[in-house]
Amino acid sequence: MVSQINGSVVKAFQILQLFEPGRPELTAAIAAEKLGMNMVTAHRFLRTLELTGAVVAVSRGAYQLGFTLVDLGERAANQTNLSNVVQPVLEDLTATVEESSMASLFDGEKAVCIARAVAARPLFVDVKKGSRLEAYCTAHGKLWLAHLPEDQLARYLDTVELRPMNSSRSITREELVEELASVRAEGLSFNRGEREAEINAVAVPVLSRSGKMICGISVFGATGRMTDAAMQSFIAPMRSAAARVEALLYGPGAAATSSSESGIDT
Amino acid sequence: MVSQINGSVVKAFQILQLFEPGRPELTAAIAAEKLGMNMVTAHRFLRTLELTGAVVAVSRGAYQLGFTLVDLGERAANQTNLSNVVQPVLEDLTATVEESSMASLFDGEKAVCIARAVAARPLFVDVKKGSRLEAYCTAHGKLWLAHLPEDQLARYLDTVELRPMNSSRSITREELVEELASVRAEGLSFNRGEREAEINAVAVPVLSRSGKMICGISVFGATGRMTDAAMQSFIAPMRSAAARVEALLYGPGAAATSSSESGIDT
DNA sequence: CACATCATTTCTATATTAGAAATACTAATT
DNA sequence: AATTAGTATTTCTAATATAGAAATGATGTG
Repeated sequence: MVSQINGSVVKAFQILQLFEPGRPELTAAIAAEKLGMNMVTAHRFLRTLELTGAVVAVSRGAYQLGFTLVDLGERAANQTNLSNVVQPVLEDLTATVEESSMASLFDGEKAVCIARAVAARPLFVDVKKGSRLEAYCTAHGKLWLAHLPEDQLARYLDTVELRPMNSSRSITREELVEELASVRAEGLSFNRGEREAEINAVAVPVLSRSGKMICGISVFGATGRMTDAAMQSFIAPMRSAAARVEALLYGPGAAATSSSESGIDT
Repeated sequence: MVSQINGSVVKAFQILQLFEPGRPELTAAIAAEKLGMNMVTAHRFLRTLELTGAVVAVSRGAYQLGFTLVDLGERAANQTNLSNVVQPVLEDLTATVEESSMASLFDGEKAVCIARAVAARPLFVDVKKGSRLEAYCTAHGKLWLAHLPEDQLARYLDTVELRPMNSSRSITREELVEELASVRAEGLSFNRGEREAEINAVAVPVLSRSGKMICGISVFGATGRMTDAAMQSFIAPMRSAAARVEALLYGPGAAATSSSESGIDT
């Protein structure tokens, strides 16, 4: 045995994971059924979780996720230095594809660079940690826009001015919306000289277990080398880089929330 | 005994609570010392929490909060219908002070009304659920601005135009900043006819365990009745309303994160 | 290089938990 | 309004899972 695992704690988290979108409330009966445990046991777990503040009773026997988890989640988000997590992954990625790479967050308007790895080949791009990239004309930006809730996207489109960043022709709102649909569908976005004439880029998202976009990862370089074929060939290593970041954030044992029967027994 | 409490789960959450601001990483030794448990036990809890994804190992024996908690926190935040939680509290508050009350969130620019209770006395204010109130000239807005991180406040002040909403004279940026400092210090803000000439308001924040502002609660009414003395007398019931909301969000047992020795020792 | 510190494993006694059965609520149906 | 059905909740007890002592392994320091 590697290390004695505390079954109660595991079960407690299994119960918390039952609060999926679409099931805001949980009762002992449902938890017991879903996890194959006795209802008495499920009830006791819910009571214990209530004591810790992880769930809150909303009516007799019905529980909701509690704000203690919101607090913990925020602490986790703040303490996780995403830059540091992503940095080594970017370096490996750049070593593999032999082009520069970077990672981004979104500030509501632009994509913000949080880490980057420069390829051996010199490149004249001024992007560094903290740089804010126009959203509508960058691979990162389009990825973020594609993952935005409808209303927020509409608000963005209402306020942004889609002017061409270089000599290339400007994009219309309709064209952008259409492109974002396919970006969302494929989980992949491109930038073909839209921000800087001589720079192409591909970007993929790092996703949370629930499908929310955590950060973007891109590979970019001179248009001469970053042909469509080259970019296509980068996709696989980029996806695995994204998967590595996800693993670093969530830990090893945390398999996807498959729910249904159970998973761990004894 | 009310209900058998699962000690392991309680301990697991005690460990998670040890990740306070300033302590991003935790080791078995520290957890054991802080909670008065055996190091072996602490180690096993950390391993179990790692399995659930609640913490992630960053180096031998050192753990950080994991992204599973970020996900859970988001679910908790989304599933908690703050409006419904606050509504009954507002109604009680309004019944007590005999003036209208409302609760707000902040969308980055304005205070958004999420619930309200109208007093028996008729009032000609057009605020309803969803209404967005200018921040710099309302009690709610100023409360939110006062709780904003410095950089975000600076950005707000750079973009907003501080024009008077009615015949009253306009406020300067300096005056506003000064007022916000005292709002923050007192956890209390006023609006004396700044948005609508004949309406005064007082607002207090609902805070998270870690001090983050969750929502604002205000009482407002015609200037004739809402004298300074009256508003002062409303503060106590407003504070207790805020405390009630906090209790509803966090549950009963979740005492403030006092840390130090322990708390539960069966 | 040896020591000290801390992480990790092994082993076992015992405290804790899981479940059966009984009891208390609550709500739906007639 | 009364009966019933379906859950929630409590009580009690056996057996399991956990806590801790001691041993071992890793890591970094004087």
